[in-house]
Amino acid sequence: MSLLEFAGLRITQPRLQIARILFADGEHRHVSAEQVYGQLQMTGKRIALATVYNTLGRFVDAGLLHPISARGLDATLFDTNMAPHHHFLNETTGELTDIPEGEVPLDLLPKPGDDSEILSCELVIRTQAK
Amino acid sequence: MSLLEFAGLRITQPRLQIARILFADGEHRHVSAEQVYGQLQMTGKRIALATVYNTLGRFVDAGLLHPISARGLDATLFDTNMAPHHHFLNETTGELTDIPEGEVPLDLLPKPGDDSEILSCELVIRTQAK
DNA sequence: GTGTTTGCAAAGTGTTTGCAATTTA
DNA sequence: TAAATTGCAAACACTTTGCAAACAC
Repeated sequence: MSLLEFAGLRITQPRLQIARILFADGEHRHVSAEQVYGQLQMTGKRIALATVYNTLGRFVDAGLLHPISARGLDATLFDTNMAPHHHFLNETTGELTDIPEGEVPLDLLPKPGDDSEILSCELVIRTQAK
Repeated sequence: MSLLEFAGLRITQPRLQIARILFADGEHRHVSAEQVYGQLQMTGKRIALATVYNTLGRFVDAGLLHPISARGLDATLFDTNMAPHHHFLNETTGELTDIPEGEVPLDLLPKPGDDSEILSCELVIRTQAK
């Protein structure tokens, strides 16, 4: 069963091509829509940028990707690492790096009001070149 | 000595009006450029939206405001609370709430690579209505 | 066959910029 | 008066949308 089927997504060429770029080797990536689009073009795949955006959005809905946007990032990055984890954002280079789970001692989160519940928590540590 | 002088900013009408909206009562706020613009208009002050953006940007440079942008926020919010603190972001309402300093047990941050140093760290806890 | 997805271009949104006119110090 | 700031409109960059054609199942 393919990843796409598993995620409940119909198998189409654009989705296959994009999934191949994202999940080919099991490595975790942070990619923007533009980057994916660029890689598709380099390999001769003609897929509209709008389709890349839409496809990535559907991958997010389907739980295959995690969107990250933060001040200092020009565009939304899509993270293939779905495990809860946090990020370093290097302000000098714009580079986003995973912080392995467990390295952030965040075991006791404050409680929101009684009428709401915690969905997720995201820590971004901004760094700069020394 | 006025806040603007203190921040090393030349005193101009637009800056005074905007500072008045932001810092009038010493309360902390999260405001967007549009909101400030709206308040200016309500009180008959004719200041261009672009000027509001530019002015808020200069307030940030001068250390009077802290910009916050996160997925789920349509626009950048400017926080008058310059003390290190974190936020709840209610995904249902879009509302951003301060988490008082000390309520997040974040005393041991992971270290970035040797060639970079930590500038700041920002935690956003996403919540939703129960 | 039928409902979904794509491609494309166009619209949308938040934000920045260029430059002449104005204001500040 | 010299330098900084404003206003305005136009430019910008990222992202979404509308709709007809193509495709998956």
